[in-house]
Amino acid sequence: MAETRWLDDHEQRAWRAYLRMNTVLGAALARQLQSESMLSMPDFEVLVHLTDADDARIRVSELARVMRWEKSRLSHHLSRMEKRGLVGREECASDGRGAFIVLTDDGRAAIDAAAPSHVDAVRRYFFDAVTSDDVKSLAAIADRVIARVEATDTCPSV
Amino acid sequence: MAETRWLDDHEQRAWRAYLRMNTVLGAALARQLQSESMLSMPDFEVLVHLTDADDARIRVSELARVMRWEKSRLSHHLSRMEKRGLVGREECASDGRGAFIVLTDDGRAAIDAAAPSHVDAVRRYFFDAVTSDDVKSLAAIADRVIARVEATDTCPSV
DNA sequence: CTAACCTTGGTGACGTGTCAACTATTCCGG
DNA sequence: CCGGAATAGTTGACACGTCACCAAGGTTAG
Repeated sequence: MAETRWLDDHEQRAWRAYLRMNTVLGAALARQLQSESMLSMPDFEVLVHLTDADDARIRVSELARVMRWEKSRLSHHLSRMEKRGLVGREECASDGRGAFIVLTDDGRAAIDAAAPSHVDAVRRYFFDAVTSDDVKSLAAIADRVIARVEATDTCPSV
Repeated sequence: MAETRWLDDHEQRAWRAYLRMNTVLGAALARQLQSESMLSMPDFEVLVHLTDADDARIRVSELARVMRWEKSRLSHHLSRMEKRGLVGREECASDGRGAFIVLTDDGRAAIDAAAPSHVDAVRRYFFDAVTSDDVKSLAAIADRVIARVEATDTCPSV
């Protein structure tokens, strides 16, 4: 690794601002969701994907695939959500190894109650603070960075 | 909460891209740091701030303040780092409650070894993927979002 | 001086995330 | 049909973060 190219002042400042935005924005959204709906952000994501599924039921592996979560992480998280009554597990008739995750009535109620105020918070904290050109820029930046990371990093197919 | 203003397609796409960039970029940088230096990102942050401090020693509360970490989080993390020999704890003569955190030789060696390749990874994964205008845009976006969140959210002084 | 209060820092419990190892089932070549 | 490989999903150990609480030392009003 010859001659590290350190970050210049502009880069340093941008990088720190980006990291800090992640921190404070994530924390603010998590707090809002938690306090109004008793859901964490991961809970919310799982419920969203479950709502999207036909008949509000989905195989664990399929859920892991669309969420891009490790199966282990998903399994742990589903266990916790099941304990709280947000989702249920059902056996799969056609594959003895498989399991379906189903949205319970409580889970449905939770996501219905949480979604509007969560979107509102995203708008208040993020979209209301930036211009529509900013939104375009950010999408472009994110797309390029994602492509770069996924091209360079291992596991290109996940 | 009257009439939720849902995200339109552009916003939806930008928001998802932003979230995904956070995920993959954070994961890639964490993996790189871990595999080359046996340090986590939080480890790295702590060591950076410790290196910045006069005499590589700093009071716990001061460290928490500059890092904007909860004292509890910092205390837990320092315990783990101390167990690995990266930092040490010393009593404070002038305040019986206080404690100094000191950078050990191992800690110094770890950060010295980690920093160049970490910066390199930030460059490869992020700065090489975007233009210098993008960097300006992102800094501006982040500054505005941070200001917005901190103005709206509780705990303005943290 | 001393009682109320504040500050410093740590602890335990619990939710979350990753890794490696495991069980049970299905698939597939012979 | 059988035995090994692949797949589905779970589990346990451990790192990380937050919350609520606590212990011990300082600070200050009376």
